[in-house]
Amino acid sequence: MAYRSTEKTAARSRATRHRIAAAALDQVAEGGYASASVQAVARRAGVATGSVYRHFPSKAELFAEVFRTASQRELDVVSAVASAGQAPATERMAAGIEAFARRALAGPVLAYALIAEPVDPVVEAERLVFRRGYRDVFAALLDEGVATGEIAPVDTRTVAAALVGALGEALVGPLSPASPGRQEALVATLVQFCLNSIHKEDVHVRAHTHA
Amino acid sequence: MAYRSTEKTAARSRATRHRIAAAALDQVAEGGYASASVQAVARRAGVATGSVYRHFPSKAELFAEVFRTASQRELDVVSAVASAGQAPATERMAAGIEAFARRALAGPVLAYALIAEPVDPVVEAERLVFRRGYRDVFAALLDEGVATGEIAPVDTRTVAAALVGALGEALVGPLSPASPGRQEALVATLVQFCLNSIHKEDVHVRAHTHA
DNA sequence: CCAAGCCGTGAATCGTGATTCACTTCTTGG
DNA sequence: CCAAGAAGTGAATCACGATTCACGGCTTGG
Repeated sequence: MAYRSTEKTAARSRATRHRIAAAALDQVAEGGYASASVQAVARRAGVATGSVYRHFPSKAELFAEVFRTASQRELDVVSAVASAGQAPATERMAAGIEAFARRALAGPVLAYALIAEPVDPVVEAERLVFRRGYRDVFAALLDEGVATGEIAPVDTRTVAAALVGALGEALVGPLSPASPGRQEALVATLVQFCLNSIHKEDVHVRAHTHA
Repeated sequence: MAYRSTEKTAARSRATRHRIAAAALDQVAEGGYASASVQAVARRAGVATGSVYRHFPSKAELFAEVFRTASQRELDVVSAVASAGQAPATERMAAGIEAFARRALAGPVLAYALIAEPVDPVVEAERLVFRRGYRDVFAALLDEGVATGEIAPVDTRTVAAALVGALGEALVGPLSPASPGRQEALVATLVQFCLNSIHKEDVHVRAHTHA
């Protein structure tokens, strides 16, 4: 025999793989998924297009992993903020929402890609997992708030989903790179919106029309 | 000379054009945009693929028109419901939201396509117009409510956008074909959620963390 | 230094679905 | 009925980007 993979080669291989993934993330953060062709990623990583396939079975798998990692990082932050301290659920909710909003505004192109940009179905599936993750974090807080009587009983799953949708739309929909001052106002508006929506006492309305 | 287009031929042409557009809408309503290849549309309309191009310059233009028409119909309904009667803005808001939700649940595949499915950029642009349309309808109601003191002053544009996002996510996100009974509950939850979010008195929270 | 065989390369290939176009069929006014 | 030309046809073409692969070049253990 002659060649056997050793720790050194494995490390090199891991490093290259990591470089490719990092390049893919950079590309998405800079120009969105639409700009992230395999060639563009390879160029950015300093390898040939074919080399991408030495480390990932397909473009879909590469980006599934990239999205998974990036989304996990975001979710971890929100999750950590939302479960830190002894404050009432409502307050931790506000903190989580604020963290979500600030991070989205800090990297709008990446946020758009992670939340709303059209992507390959395989990547979309990955995205869904994390969307559910956010929903579940919020739903857990809502359950807690309902249990302690902080907020009125509701279908927490649905409300949490609505909150995720509201944040996503308001943050990545306009895509307007609002000035820092405006961003503060936007964050404040959204936090207030979300808190209102889970108010303790339900708002009453006299009648519903049926369409 | 010999041939001159006449009223009869023009009518026939218009009819075919309409048939193609209708087939395209049917296809989207049945299998989503992803299923709507030009060939599939042509087959459904009973014409050859090439004929589609006699009536529309491109697939993108065809679907831009289809989306425009379908979205306008939806927007008109919500808009009409929201501006009918003398009820306070809040109540008309509830009625509009309810109409939106019911219609989305009645045609989930079409709703998904109109709201969230990945589509061609040209079609996406059309979709954005109507998304703004919904936002503006809600924003106008909010402005009215703020003016009459029904609700607390807010950035109505942003709040309206958040409402649109919340409804979209909660209605087309799960895609779960909830049983009719569940649908009623879902509609009720969403209406309540939206009304809460625009409550007259803001909910207070003691502190914000800064991420 | 050598043979074995992994690693990297990037031009060629492939798959998919929109778009074209040479041809046929239909309408029209004379 | 005829010539002019519009409308309809659908197989062939094209565009585009992912994926492959035959070819060096490098590493490794002996």
